[in-house]
Amino acid sequence: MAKKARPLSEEALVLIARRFALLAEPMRLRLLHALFDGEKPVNLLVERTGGTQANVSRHLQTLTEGGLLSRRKEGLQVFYAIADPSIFQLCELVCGSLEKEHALKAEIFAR
Amino acid sequence: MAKKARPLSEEALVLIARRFALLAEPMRLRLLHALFDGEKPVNLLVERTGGTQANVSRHLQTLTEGGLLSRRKEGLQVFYAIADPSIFQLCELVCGSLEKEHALKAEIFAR
DNA sequence: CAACTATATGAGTATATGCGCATATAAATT
DNA sequence: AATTTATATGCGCATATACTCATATAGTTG
Repeated sequence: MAKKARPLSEEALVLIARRFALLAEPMRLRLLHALFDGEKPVNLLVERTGGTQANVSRHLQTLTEGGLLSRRKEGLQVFYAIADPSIFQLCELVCGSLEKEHALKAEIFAR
Repeated sequence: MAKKARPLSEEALVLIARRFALLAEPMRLRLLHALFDGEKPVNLLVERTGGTQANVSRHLQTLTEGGLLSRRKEGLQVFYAIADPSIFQLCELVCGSLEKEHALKAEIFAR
């Protein structure tokens, strides 16, 4: 179980923290989730997530600057898509871990 | 590449966001990193991370309440250890993704 | 019990950030 | 050029949280 901890510079830690911070907002997770099956324009994302246009736009910008999304302009619309496929595995890992944790708690209460 | 997006409840999203938020602080990442090779007492973690005792204690509490660490008391000392092994894979994924991204940027500037 | 050590916590402050409102910008259509 | 549509952004407010300092708590040792 024990791993060799490769040394991590302070800058690397900050970058890693930033990446995690991107994923630490429910609205951004909703947006990523909505993009799981392919690129979509902003107006559709607004509709799907139920957020305001301004807020959705801001979060999309945040995710794009953070390297998680790509941006493609086509006429009046802007299409966003997931640029970093590691997101899929990341979310699966966390979901799996939380499910296990939750199942464990449920079991405790069940007896 | 496209995945079926299983529906995610609002509560699940909040839980996932909370989990990511735990990892969104450099000091907490430093603590987790210091615990990669096994459990350690608080005083050692204070020394290793260079943080104040109060701050380290607070972050350890946060990580423990979030289900990432376990706590064991032995005399005056309290030993913390990583309770959720998915952390290892999580960090590897993010590090790998960031390395790729960084390498790509470096390449662009290199030509 | 008193003194000491390791850890936790209450209070206060500073900073970051998410949100809404209004407005700006950009591109298409007439 | 004027209007309309889609998206982005400046600004202000409210809230969350990381940090420090001081102190409390728990356990050990004399």
